[in-house]
Amino acid sequence: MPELPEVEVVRRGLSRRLTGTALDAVEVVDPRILRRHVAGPEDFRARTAGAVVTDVVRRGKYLWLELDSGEALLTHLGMSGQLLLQPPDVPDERHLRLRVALGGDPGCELRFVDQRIFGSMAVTAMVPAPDGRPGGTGSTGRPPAALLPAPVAHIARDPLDPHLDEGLLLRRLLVRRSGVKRALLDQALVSGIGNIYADEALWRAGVHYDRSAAGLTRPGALRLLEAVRTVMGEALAEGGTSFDSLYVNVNGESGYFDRALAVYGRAGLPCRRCGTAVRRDPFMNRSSFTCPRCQPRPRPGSGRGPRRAVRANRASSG
DNA sequence: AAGGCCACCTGCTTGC
DNA sequence: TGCAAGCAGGTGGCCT
Repeated sequence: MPELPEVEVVRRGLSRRLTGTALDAVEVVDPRILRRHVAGPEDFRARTAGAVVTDVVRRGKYLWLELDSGEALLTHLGMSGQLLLQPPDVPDERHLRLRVALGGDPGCELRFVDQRIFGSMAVTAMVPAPDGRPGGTGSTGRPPAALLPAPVAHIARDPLDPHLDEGLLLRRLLVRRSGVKRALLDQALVSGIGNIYADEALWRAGVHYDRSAAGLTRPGALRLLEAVRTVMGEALAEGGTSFDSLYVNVNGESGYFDRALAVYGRAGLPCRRCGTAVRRDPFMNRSSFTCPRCQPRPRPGSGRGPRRAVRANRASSG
């Protein structure tokens, strides 16, 4: 469910309250939420008990609490995960999976609520970031350590990360022969983009999802990356996208960006630019939404000519 | 390398 | 009214 803007809203909410706070008793309501903590719930409790949160950091859709033990409490929200800060006397949510009491504050606890349980929590070791730069987006004012939770080591930087190497990303994107949306969704190429913002950015850039990434021009790819940044920045300013109660911030409040969506979830409704009916296509076991006029489908075999020749020359000479 | 398909889960909506 | 199928913000594995 949540993509980068939604996770960043959650990160900011947690950071305000948790930085400098010790974690206290953990109640594992449903152990399936810890399936990625392979050592089991007892070990999870032991590693979190008494640990002080030194920063709350995000890369793409991954979020972690840096702990003074040197480990990280890593979270992914999956499709339906929520992290809530609640007074303990609020009744348990229907899909409450895990509860963490906070040291020195009987008035607030951290709850992980997740309907579908695609989300998870784990305590993990920190490893050096492959590029040696700060691992993600934090809040302390000083840069986060140049470290990453081990399971995040393969995740690329996201479009809002000041340490993103844009030249490198464009070079890698422009040699991909896969469809451009498939590339945008590849978290090892660029992270944080999911089905909503991929479709919205492609619409803004006037690019069909099935165009070959390698068929883009460099300025075209740059425009697409700028469209991703713009749509994510606007969504962040609106508190994220919620079209139902499954996405909320740490206080349980919805974001408003769904009102600004141009194509996502709008099959049959008029394109906000030209009025043509928005089209829904099956894509990777889910859906893609496009304006057929603003984002014409590529002709079969188009968009790979000159670059394919360049690649072939390179391949034959090295 | 790239793409197709599936699994992991629950719950809501749609169609017969 | 019931029941089945389809759909949902993600990730990752296995197979071609």
